[in-house]
Amino acid sequence: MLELAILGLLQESPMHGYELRKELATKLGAIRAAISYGTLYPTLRRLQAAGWITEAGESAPTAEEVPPLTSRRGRVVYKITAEGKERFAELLAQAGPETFDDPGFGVHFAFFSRTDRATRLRILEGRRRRVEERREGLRDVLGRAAERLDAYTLELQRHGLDACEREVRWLEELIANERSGRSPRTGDSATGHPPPEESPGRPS
Amino acid sequence: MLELAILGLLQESPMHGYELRKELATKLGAIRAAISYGTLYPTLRRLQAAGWITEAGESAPTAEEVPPLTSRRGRVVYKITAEGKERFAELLAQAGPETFDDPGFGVHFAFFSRTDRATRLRILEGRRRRVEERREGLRDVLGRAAERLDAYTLELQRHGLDACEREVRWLEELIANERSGRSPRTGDSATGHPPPEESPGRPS
DNA sequence: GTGGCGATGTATCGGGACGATACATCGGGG
DNA sequence: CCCCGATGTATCGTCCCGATACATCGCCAC
Repeated sequence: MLELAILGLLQESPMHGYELRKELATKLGAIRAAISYGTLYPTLRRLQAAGWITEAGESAPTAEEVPPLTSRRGRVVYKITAEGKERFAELLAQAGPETFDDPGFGVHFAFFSRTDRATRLRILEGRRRRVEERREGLRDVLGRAAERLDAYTLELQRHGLDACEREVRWLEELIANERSGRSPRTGDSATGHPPPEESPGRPS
Repeated sequence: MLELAILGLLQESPMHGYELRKELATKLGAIRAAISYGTLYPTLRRLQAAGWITEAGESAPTAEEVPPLTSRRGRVVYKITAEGKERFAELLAQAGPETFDDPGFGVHFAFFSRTDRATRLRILEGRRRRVEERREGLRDVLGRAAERLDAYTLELQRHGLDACEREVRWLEELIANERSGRSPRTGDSATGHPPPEESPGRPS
């Protein structure tokens, strides 16, 4: 999940842990608050062990000149490897998880500018299916088990149902935009665009 | 987190694991999909070890008549203990977690009919504060770092921001209702209610 | 000038929750 | 008669989290 995110960010430029966490927070701010160090550092080690990333000694190029008494622990800069790029592409291509709550969809979406249109559509439709399923489940409960539940629980279900309906509409709009070859966020604030651009900006 | 949920459900009536999972799914359907058995059974054992719940042998009252060759493993019914009820009240009273993503708020909210008004207000306002913080963070990113991000990432942030604004409004409404002593979900769909009822239904 | 303090930076630990998997019973339909 | 889906309990490896510890650096107040 954040294996994908780390690989994606390191694809743009080499970084050290602290920096990575900050970039992660702005890139995925809509998905999760901020990645914990208790997650980040073990994951970095795991990725390094798998060969997807390597340490790129940046500061202090002459290692011996550092006074050994203080056991100076400088920043560790990581960069992605060729195998890491392959792995990233592989993770990008495969569909998100089957569960609703999993933030995997959001991470995938955040890297959509690096994904081909067919995969984008597949992932968007998969997400829509899962949200629709949850929506139906909530409607069932509100319809059939309403009298067994108290006012607060019902209110919670209504709010959840509302969020589901809203997300489905959002996804519908995105899917429609994909199908007609537009970038996201075209078609509301201005309704008479000529075909604006092909596939949103490729950075790096 | 689901320690609270399990205690709350067993407070209503004794249940076995499978049943508990189903009830959990309808009660918390708006929060999380369905609790995993890999979570449920260890948690039940943990609660039992702590003394909050006990096994209540329900079916097969004469244990010896069961053929021992098949090592019959019947359903295990759990019931809450007196200490468990105390623990439940303690968990109910303390505010939810400080992080935004944590589903703890939803679980608390689902048991609001067992919480006094002061605690309800405290928890609702705490949640509002955290959602507002996240909202501000997203606004900052959309304002300051917009040009560094691609179209899809920006769209994700906008959707997240929208969800935050919507939840804040929802919370405002709930808080206003609490302050004026109404149940939730009064004040839209019908605007001329006489003071309907005091504190929503106490089940069980 | 020095002393604290917040930002930067790396790291570990225990625990909670997950999906996958295994296995057993039971009722009903092909 | 047999298989299949619902019911039911349970474990395992893995991911991710919050709390915590510790070290360095620049800056501002006293």
